[in-house]
Amino acid sequence: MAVTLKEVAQRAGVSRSAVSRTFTHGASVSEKMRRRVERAARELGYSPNALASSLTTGRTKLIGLVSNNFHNPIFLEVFDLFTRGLQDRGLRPLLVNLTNETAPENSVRMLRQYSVDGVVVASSTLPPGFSKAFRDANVPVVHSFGRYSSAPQVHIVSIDNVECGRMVARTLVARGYERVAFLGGPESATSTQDRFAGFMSEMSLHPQVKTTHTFADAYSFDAGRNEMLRLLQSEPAEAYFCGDDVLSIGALSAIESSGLSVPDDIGIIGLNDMEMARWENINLTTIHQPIREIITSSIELIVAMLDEPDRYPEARIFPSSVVERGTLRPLPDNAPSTG
Amino acid sequence: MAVTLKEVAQRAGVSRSAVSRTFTHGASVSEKMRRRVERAARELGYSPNALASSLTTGRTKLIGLVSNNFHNPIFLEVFDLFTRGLQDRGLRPLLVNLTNETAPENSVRMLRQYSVDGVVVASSTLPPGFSKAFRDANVPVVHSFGRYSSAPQVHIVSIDNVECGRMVARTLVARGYERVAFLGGPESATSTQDRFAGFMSEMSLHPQVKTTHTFADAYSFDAGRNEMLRLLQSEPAEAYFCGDDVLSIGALSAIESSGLSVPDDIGIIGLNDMEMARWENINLTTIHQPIREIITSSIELIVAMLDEPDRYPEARIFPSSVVERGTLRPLPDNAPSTG
DNA sequence: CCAAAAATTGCAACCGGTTGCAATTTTGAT
DNA sequence: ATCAAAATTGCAACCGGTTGCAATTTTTGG
Repeated sequence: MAVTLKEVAQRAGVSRSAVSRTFTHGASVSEKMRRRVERAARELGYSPNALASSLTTGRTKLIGLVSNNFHNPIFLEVFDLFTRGLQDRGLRPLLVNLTNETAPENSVRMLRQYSVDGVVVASSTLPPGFSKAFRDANVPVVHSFGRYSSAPQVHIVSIDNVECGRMVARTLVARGYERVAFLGGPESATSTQDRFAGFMSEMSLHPQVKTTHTFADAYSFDAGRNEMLRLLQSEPAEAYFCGDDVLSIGALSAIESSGLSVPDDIGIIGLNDMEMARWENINLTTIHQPIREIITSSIELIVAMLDEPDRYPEARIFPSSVVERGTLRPLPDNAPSTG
Repeated sequence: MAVTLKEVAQRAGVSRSAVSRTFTHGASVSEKMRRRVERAARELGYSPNALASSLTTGRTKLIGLVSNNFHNPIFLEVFDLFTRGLQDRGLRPLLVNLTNETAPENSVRMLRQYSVDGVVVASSTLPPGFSKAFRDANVPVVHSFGRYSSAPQVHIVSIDNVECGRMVARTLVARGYERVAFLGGPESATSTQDRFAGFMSEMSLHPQVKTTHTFADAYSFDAGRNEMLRLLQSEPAEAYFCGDDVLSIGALSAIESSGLSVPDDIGIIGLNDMEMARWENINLTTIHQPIREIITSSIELIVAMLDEPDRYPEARIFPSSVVERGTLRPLPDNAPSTG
């Protein structure tokens, strides 16, 4: 169906190698030959078959983009940035949706069958073993938004979720809250575990502040709303650290429909700083996660691994910061406001 | 690096064809041979190279998933459904982000180089010529969420945006609004054009109702909010048909921060019925677009085209319907409520 | 038990490219 | 003009599979 190299060679009256070489960067071809071949190619509408060439070169320029997070709006931005970043470098994202998938082997096998040059795992709700499965299969892998580890087995590009938890704790304490709570995402997510651990460890330095915790089923609006509705039935805390912005928005909705007001009755702080957090009618105080930087760095890393597959695994951790908006009470007068 | 068919053949002491056949569905192999080969394959950890086989079979099972819509949260759901639907049928989505891309040829060339079996174009903001470029290049294409046409040049799976516009017009008239307006998305989007045309044509049957219109820069929260803020400075209409839910939410935010209330002072109706529209603190009256059905049908269609590439182009149009929530005044007493 | 039909297997060519090597041509310095 | 070095080109083998065909083996039916 499609025009092949052979036909171009015939038309131009040259060998197949000559045609191949004009389309291979850095190969030895004279100007005259190049023009001749290019003309024939143009006339025939030829463009080389990337898959056939991958057979000998061993490079497909295919990158597996693996995620199980197709419900948190922040991941639309993640996919946007990843796909554009990869495309800009001539790489092609093969998207793998891991939702409901428990066996990493299947995805690993599939991606190997397609000879992907590398894999980016973008999710915080997958166990670290998942990305390791790719490494074990000897395919270069970067785990973006994964769990920080001081002895990483695969490349990690992420934030320090433990530190985020601490940061929130300090923020709430500084504002004088005396009963605070953690409203986390699914307890199985490493991000939830780490944020929780950091939060609790910092709060333990302030024993006068009563600290409680609870977990929602998912990082979703409904989960946040339902959990908060439940909490409002007994004695709620003064401020909640929600494990994620979507959870926060669900919680806000529950509070408002109970006739209470934010931040006067209850304070909320989220995590992610998704686009929506800026929206006037949400205006969520939250922790900014530097998505753009994480993704840029992840792409640089996977590109580097193409040339150096056995590169020693590293963890790249980007700093997060509090974004003051309207869902926490302001700092008391004796402290300088950061808003 | 990876184990090849040849090595398996050697280990099993059989011909390469025998190995190939045990991994090819429907090929002729005896039970004995199969077991022998499978054992060797297992011991070596072999799995066939999908790209190499595509060379002879002419099938890659790769499907280009092309979109330029990476900012509207509804598209996260679209990607989720598409990727899972394709995976379930053994197809692999090669994601192409067309944001800022004006020349279709580039994407067409790229996807042909990777020998995709078909292409799904998922967007309402691309000109019809874009999907036609794939057809012209002889690659099976389905345009999901594209413009309805009675003489389609490519397969379309979509809603009837003109009819949606009419439906909204009837809805607003039935509720007794006397000054209504269309607050559209980008004027260049065919979906905007069609919704606008339908809305205006139906409104022209009710000359006593004052009808105006305006367009936002994008299908985004900020665009909707800014446009509505501008509108509020002169005399606003009683009800707005926003071209999309995200625009609606932006408009809602503008109205609320101006101290006006919805639906008492101003009514809003959106289009899409995205997940967020259901959220308690948004509770948007909107037109439901049957995304799930559109995607299922698109996948069925592209699968059918794999066997029948020259299938005659058809348009599959799914019905939309009004979802009553809280942003329009109720129907007057003399009409039955649908809410 | 035998012949004919059906099933199985291997050979070798092919899919659409790439690349090492040797032959040929061009270049450049004398 | 001469010759060595450098650049260009084609041949042929190869990448990892598939498949038509013919040879061989097994099955079936009488």
